[in-house]
Amino acid sequence: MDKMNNERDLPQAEPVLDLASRLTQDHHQSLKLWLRMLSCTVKIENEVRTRLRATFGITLPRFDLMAQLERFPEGLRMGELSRRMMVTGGNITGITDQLEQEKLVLRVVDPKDRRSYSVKLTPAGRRAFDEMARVHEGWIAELLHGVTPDDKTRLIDLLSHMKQQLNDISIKD
Amino acid sequence: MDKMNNERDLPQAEPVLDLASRLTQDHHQSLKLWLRMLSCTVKIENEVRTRLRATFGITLPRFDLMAQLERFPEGLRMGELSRRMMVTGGNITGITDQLEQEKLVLRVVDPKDRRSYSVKLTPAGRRAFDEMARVHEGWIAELLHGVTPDDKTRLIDLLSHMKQQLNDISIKD
DNA sequence: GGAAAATACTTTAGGTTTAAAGTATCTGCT
DNA sequence: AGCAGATACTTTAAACCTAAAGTATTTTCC
Repeated sequence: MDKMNNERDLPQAEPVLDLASRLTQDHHQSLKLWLRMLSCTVKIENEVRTRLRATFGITLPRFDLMAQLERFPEGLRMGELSRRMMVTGGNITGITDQLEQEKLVLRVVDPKDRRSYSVKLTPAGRRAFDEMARVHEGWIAELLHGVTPDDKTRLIDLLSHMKQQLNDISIKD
Repeated sequence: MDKMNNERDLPQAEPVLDLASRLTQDHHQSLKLWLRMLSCTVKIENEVRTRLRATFGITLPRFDLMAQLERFPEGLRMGELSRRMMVTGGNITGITDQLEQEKLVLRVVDPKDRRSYSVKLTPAGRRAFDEMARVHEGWIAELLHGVTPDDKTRLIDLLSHMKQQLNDISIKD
């Protein structure tokens, strides 16, 4: 009986240690992955920001807001822009103000809800964006030229899954 | 002869069209990858920023600067910090000012070069950072919990390669 | 040695960003 | 009807961030 207990207990000691070590190992792996991804993102973002300014005299956030509007000819509400761009509402107010002053977007009041309104691209805004988007897409392709199409496919799959998991977490809040 | 020419030319027409279509397809794929990665990065960054503020009353850039210093007990120069954090020098000046005021870092003059100096963590800064880093690593692991260890390994490999390729591009500037 | 160029950091102006508080409007409930 | 809470957006204060210009120091090159 004692012998049997010993034989049962000893193997159990291993998994306990192993679990703890696997845990810290996963922590380090996660951190490494995060820093790697952050580094790539910042690098591309900086390059795009610089080129947008140099080539079109526009800032990255303004370009991003216009990019959101481009897919919605009927316009988007401020809250929807805030959610999609993952920035605060106050921020959207500021960027929209700037773009409106440049006559690139328009605030359209909603007769149904006087608290709200839609933001739309003006014809000039749409023309300007189409040109910028074309060039922008070329830049991204250029910057990612060193990644093979197969690796791109793999990355898209893996990151889509990560994005889904991240969304699931925030629902729990 | 004419026949042979026809037979030679016709197959050539295909690759030309195919090349162009492969090109725009790669453009779209690159853009999709970029947007996917950006989305994941912003999501994690926002979560970490909020938690750092709520838990430790510190901003993300200050935490990031301290994280750079942690690995260099002898300190880092401003230019080195700027390069590592991929932000402008003026930005580093501001963040360092704030951290110095909070007595978390220290500017140490370099007798060899009076234009320059090193920034170091103070003992209090190191104590504060060690605690924060431990918790921070746990957050990252928590946020990436939905990604399997194997997928993490794959992502680290793919992103390391991407980072390398991005570095190669900027050398050409 | 000394001027010119390079380097290291700071300052400035303008724009972006957040968190928190504020304003106006709408919805649900009694 | 009318009040309480929710919703949609704006404002405010403080911090971050970039690009460009400025200051001080060092290096290079003659």
